[in-house]
Amino acid sequence: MRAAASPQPDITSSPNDGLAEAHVVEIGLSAAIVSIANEQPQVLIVKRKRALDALPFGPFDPLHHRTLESGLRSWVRDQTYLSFDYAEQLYTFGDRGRHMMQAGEGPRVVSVGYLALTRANDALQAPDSAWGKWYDYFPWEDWRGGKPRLIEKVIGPALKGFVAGSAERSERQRREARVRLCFGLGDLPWDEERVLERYELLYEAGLVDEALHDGRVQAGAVRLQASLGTGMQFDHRRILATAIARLRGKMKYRPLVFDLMPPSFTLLELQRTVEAISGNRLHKQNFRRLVAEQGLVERTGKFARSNRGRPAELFRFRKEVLGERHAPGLRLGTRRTGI
Amino acid sequence: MRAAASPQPDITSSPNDGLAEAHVVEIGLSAAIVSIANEQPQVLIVKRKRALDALPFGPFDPLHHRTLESGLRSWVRDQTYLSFDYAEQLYTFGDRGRHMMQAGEGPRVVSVGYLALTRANDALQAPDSAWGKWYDYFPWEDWRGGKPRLIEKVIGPALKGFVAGSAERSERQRREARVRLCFGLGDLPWDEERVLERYELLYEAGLVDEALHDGRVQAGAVRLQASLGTGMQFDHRRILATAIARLRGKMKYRPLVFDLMPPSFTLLELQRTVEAISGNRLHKQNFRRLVAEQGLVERTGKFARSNRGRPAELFRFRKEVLGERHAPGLRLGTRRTGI
DNA sequence: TATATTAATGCTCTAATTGAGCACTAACGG
DNA sequence: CCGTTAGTGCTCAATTAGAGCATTAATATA
Repeated sequence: MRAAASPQPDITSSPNDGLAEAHVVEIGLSAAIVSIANEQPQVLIVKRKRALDALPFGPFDPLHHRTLESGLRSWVRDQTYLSFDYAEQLYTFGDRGRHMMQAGEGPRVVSVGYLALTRANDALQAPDSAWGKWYDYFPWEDWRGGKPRLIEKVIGPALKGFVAGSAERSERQRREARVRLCFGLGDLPWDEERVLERYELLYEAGLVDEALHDGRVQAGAVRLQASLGTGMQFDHRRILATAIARLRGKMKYRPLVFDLMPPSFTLLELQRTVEAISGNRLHKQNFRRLVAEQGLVERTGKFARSNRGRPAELFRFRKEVLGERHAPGLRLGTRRTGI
Repeated sequence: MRAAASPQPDITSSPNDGLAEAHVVEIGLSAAIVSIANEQPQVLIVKRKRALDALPFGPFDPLHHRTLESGLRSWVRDQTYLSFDYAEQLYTFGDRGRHMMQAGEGPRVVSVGYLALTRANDALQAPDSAWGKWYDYFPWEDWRGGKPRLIEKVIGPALKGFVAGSAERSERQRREARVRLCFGLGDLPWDEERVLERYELLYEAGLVDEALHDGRVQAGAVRLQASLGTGMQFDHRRILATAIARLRGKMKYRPLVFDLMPPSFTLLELQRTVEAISGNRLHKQNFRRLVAEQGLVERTGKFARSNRGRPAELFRFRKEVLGERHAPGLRLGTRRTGI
């Protein structure tokens, strides 16, 4: 009986026949493939008739692929005719009951989420796929036009109900603090990076579609006329939330944005892209001061053609910074207040 | 042939018999369980006779566990008699050829790495397990006594060889930049968070044991008398590097350290713990100013017993901060220079 | 009672960074 | 020359970060 108590059981050979069988799972790879068009961040969506929006996903084939990422790249290329320079693993979700994809039988599926960036904004080749706007799925995350009405009008009251919905006093306090922190309802500021926490809170409060599908709508939950944002299949909206959060955070200390930009771009376009991702407006002069100081870009000498108004100068990313600075990101500050 | 080109293949039902079989893998959960003793960060190690050090790991059992983390907690409890408050997923490694654990046959194993924190520094109950010091595995990461000699004496020259070992000029330049950035060899500062990048660089340069085991020692690699740091089994040192990097980074904006501290502690103990993790010394006055300003701790009114010298006051973590501030970490600055 | 020892404070000073604002120049189409 | 859009220059206050010097506090023990 030593094996059972041993801290290092051999998990490859099967000591008891049939035991290893029980541990077998499949790995699903899901990708949030992001690009920008018309100052809107968008994500590649798979639409099939009569089904909810889904992220592209496919199985990991251990026989043919050396790494998870190469597996991902391979089937994304095959299926969407899209390629991407940048890919990053987000998280591995293994929750049962979180509406994963088991169709009742077959092995359990564990899903590994990825974030990928591309600048291929042109017409999509693959059938059934389309670009979906981020903020259709997360309307409360776009503050570029000021604080979304939705928050005070719908989310606030509904979450008040969620807080009150608990019988225990201590649990109510915990929920209260969580709501304040997530949505900055009190004196607390809005933290653009808490995308996932906010989504999870709304999920637990039963305010997003997925919660209903998973049968997780509690007694205390307030029913809305319409649920919040467009729902997605499985746990794909959770993966997208993770992707947005990661991109918003990492952009500040790594030059990821440039994987979303065309080879040359104006500084204003760059600023608009950053704003689109972070979901808020920035102070123009300060933004340019920053970009200049950090030496992230260099002039091309060319100019954008303009219908009217002064043509803007075109810049390109200085790839050399990768070997120069330590955290070559666009460390942006808080939201812009005035002009 | 629509199914083959479809962006959303059904990965649960098996369209062609035997195909789903091919996708089957096992999931191994590995944990870097960290604690502090005598100002040394340490990690739980499984030692079996005639085998390399390993992190505790076990299989994920999809039939009995709802989430990956609950699976992890369950077998860690069973096997090591240890529990932990904090656990966080690090990364999912699926590389073939990276000395994973396939014993030649059986399904491929994909390993999910976790970071867990505990304050159980007392004698370990479980057989075969022991605390291993971080910096035995990563001697170049501990700068508390100044820049480790090892870097100039051994690593620098060896990496110079690695850079020169490439035939292509552009590749040499890329390696050069990478070495400078990782080890701060030029004017660049040492970035304590790049633990994983540094390990990966040494791995590619063939300077750590694991590279030999994986048969990855290239032509250009310089052979050392002794390889760098204590080796570990499988890819466990890579997981530990990821854990250290994550802890060093996250500590700055989340109050993780307190999961390593006893219920009450002196401010100096807290500082020493932070220093132990980040691997460098801090300016005492500034550290206390920071902790005070942030309201992370509160006095208990009690004092530590001292053999000689003034007894230090004992503090405890203020749990309330979790609901108050947005990033309640110990945002520390750079390395201390003077006293 | 003095002294070594260890812990904790008080205070200063500079340099850099941030957030915001006002006002102005530049280049183009018509 | 006017509207329009893009880009500059400069200021200003508030805050933070990094470092250092000097001093007080509380204990054990010689």
